[in-house]
Amino acid sequence: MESANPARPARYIAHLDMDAFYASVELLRYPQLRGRPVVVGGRRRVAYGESADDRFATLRGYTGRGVITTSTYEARALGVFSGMGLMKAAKLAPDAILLPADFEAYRKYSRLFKDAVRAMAPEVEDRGIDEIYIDLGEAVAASVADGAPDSWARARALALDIQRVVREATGLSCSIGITPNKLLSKIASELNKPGGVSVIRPDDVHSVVWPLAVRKINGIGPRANAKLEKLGVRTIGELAQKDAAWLVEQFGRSYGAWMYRAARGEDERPVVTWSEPKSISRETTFEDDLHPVRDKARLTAIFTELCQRVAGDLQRKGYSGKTIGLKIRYDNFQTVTRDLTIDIPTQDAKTIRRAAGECLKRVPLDRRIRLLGVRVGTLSRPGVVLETHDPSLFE
DNA sequence: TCTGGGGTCCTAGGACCC
DNA sequence: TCTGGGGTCCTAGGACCC
Repeated sequence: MESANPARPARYIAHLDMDAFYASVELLRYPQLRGRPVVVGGRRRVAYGESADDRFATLRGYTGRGVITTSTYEARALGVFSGMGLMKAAKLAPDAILLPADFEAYRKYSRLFKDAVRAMAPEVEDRGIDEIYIDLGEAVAASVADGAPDSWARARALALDIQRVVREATGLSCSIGITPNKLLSKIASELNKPGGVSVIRPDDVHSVVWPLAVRKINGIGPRANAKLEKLGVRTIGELAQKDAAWLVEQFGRSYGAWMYRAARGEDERPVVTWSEPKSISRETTFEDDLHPVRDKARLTAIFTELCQRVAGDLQRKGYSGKTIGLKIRYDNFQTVTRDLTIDIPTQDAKTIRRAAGECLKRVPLDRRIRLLGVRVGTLSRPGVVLETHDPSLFE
């Protein structure tokens, strides 16, 4: 499968995924837990079962809300994965060690591994705390002098170098996929976890990618997967057999057309090294559902605190926003949102609180509430004069 | 055994303006 | 009094991702 446009140079895009990131950071701190099933999740220390060695809590007898954010490979072998409720996980793996999340530590190691990679290859796109894309085009071109016969072999050698510098900087392992684009690299990095490097050359798409489940495509989630399954489409290869018009009929103009291209491994998105944030939010799920009338005082206090925390985030990061949003999840998990656009962008807690309070008046309060959230969008940087395109100003 | 918290992007309808 | 089409903003919800 050669590039459709011969004028476009070949691309070498890497996707780097840290292995069981949060859990691996915890194992640096508690090396005695290596080899044992460990999960990270839940909230601040609450009373649950102590382990036999009396040092670490186990999942046994865990009650309360919360999900697993990361599990070690030993825990995954017991059927315990990220996103799973902790109470369910406790049934499957009662003796697994449960550690509370320490985001400050994870952010620190995130910075360490990203800085180490950037020192080698500066074209890095952030995809969250434990993932990046890297455009290796320059680095591959620069190593031509090495005299390596095949550019993909050079790319693979670069991936091994990146794994080494990440390990030296953090003590952690990662998996890397290298292909001509982000879509395929994201798939590739998962093929040899943990600690692997996988290369998919353009000609390998049929043999390597098509046998995989459609769910492996980043962008096909649980809903689209279920619908595809009902339509008799299980693998990416089967998806590639469907014609574009049919997919558009089933999934809409934009999504259907995207699926058609994704199944063929086509993706021209560039590696984007920086982008402005679109919104900043804070939300919290209560330990027990709160009643809008009986628990009004507590709800009000939490509501105000969320506004203060969002305002603090805005101020720290240097943004103001003019769309103030409220999010409520009821005890039946139904979620509603309301928002209100104000005239002047703000980063002030009281202003946010007032606007969010207006939003609150527009939501039904006839059920218990499970989650409350506050969001500020349509961000700008205060003090930065925005360019105007109003032609009347120049006539 | 119900499902965290922080995000992005897309769709769709209505208001409003030209 | 009625009828257009296009563009942009606002709002609500939902899919998806890490």
